[in-house]
Amino acid sequence: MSKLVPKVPGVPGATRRASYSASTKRALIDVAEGLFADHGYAGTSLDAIVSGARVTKGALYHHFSGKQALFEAVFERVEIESAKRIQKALRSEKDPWRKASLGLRSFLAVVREGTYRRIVIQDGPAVRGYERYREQEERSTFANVVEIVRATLEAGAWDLDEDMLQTFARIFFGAMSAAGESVATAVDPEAAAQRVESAVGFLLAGIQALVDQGTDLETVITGAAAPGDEA
Amino acid sequence: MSKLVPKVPGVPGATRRASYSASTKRALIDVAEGLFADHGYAGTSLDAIVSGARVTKGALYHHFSGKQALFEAVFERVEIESAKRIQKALRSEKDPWRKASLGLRSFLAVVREGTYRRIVIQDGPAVRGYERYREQEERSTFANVVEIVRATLEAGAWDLDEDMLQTFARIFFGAMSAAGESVATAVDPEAAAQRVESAVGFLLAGIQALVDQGTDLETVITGAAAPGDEA
DNA sequence: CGAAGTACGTACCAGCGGTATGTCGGATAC
DNA sequence: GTATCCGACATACCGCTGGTACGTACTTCG
Repeated sequence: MSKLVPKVPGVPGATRRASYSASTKRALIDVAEGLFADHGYAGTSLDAIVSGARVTKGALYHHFSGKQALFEAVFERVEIESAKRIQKALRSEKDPWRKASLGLRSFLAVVREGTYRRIVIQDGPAVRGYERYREQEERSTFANVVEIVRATLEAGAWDLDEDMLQTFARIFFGAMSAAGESVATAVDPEAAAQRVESAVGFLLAGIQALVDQGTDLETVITGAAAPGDEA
Repeated sequence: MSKLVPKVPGVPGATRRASYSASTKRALIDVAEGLFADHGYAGTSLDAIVSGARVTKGALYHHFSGKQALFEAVFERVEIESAKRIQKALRSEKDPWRKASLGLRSFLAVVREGTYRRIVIQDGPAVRGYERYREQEERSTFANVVEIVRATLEAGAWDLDEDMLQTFARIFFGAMSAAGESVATAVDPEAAAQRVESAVGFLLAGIQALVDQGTDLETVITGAAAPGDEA
């Protein structure tokens, strides 16, 4: 692959066709992301997408196997992009507890923008199955949470098994998602975000308190989990 | 059955027509609930519903304004029914901490049955808006969580404002929903449920520890929420 | 230059949610 | 009893949507 015309200036190693192809594919994803974010999956027609991208359904079905496949491409990109943003913010902190707090704040910022909320949190589980939804989350945003939880809990010199760590991460992730939606739809998002940070911070402080006083997991694993235990 | 009078035996004050009407309406909701739970909202056609209920679309559109309205009726019933079950289980306990644990267990039991999971958690937010979703949750399942959180935190002799309490409840509710889904789809649901109970129990124990040592909210509301605070 | 294949455009279809209209039987007034 | 009315459906139909089959022009390669 070389010579004469096929090369494109900016993109080495790519032919014109490949470049054009990539361009239209990207245009489709771009337009779809906007429409999905604004009107939801069901509220967005393929006609609207292809018209927005100034192509036809033939082009769409050449690049994607269908509407759902296009949504998955959009979903994946939004997910990865958001995870990157959060991860980037996390690098500035080293202390695990502060890192957790910072991660929460970054997440709330991402969620408040709407695209992630609508595409990933709201439509994601319904359009894909929960399994596929989870599968993707597992290696992006959720992975960040796992990392933070691991660092935080290991700071307490604990060694809990992987399943338990995943459970903690799931719980925190769910809490953050729900909190994110409530923050985004609150009348005063700033104040709501502040409250969420306080509440989560309080939970973390509680864990830290247990760590400090040397309580370990087995103590509360009785099942009843009643700290004021009588019997 | 009996006479040629309009009255129906079991239902005093109701005419035959009203009785028949209520019956078909209920049949529609029943069938729709099953199909929505099995194949999701988008995967269920009105033809399948009316065929299952042995009526026609005319009947459906006589009772409901459309597919979404029918879904909302199903959603509401599932929601209320589930909330009732949980609330019933809660009556047996008085101690707020044990009540919290018991509530969690009941919730996990409900979620594992699938109908609530699919209709309320998965399709609910996508089909209705988040606003409408929240609106309904606000006065059923979520209300239970609020009540428990209130009782639990008040047991610590705190007086946190209503907004903060709602925030805590949101966080716990989100955590429970996510945990519920992960439990339901786990390879070993029993073990997964156990882990969730342990993890949540641990968080509760953390709160209790803070309460015991007299820490109040303001102490951690600094924003950083870093218990090992240095600066 | 010609063969081949990619990257689309065009035309079309089945199924879906939704609507307009017809119809029949129970309820009601006399 | 019977005339009338109206609620509770059934039937037929429509526009739109996702999806498919097929045609075609432009590139790329030999």
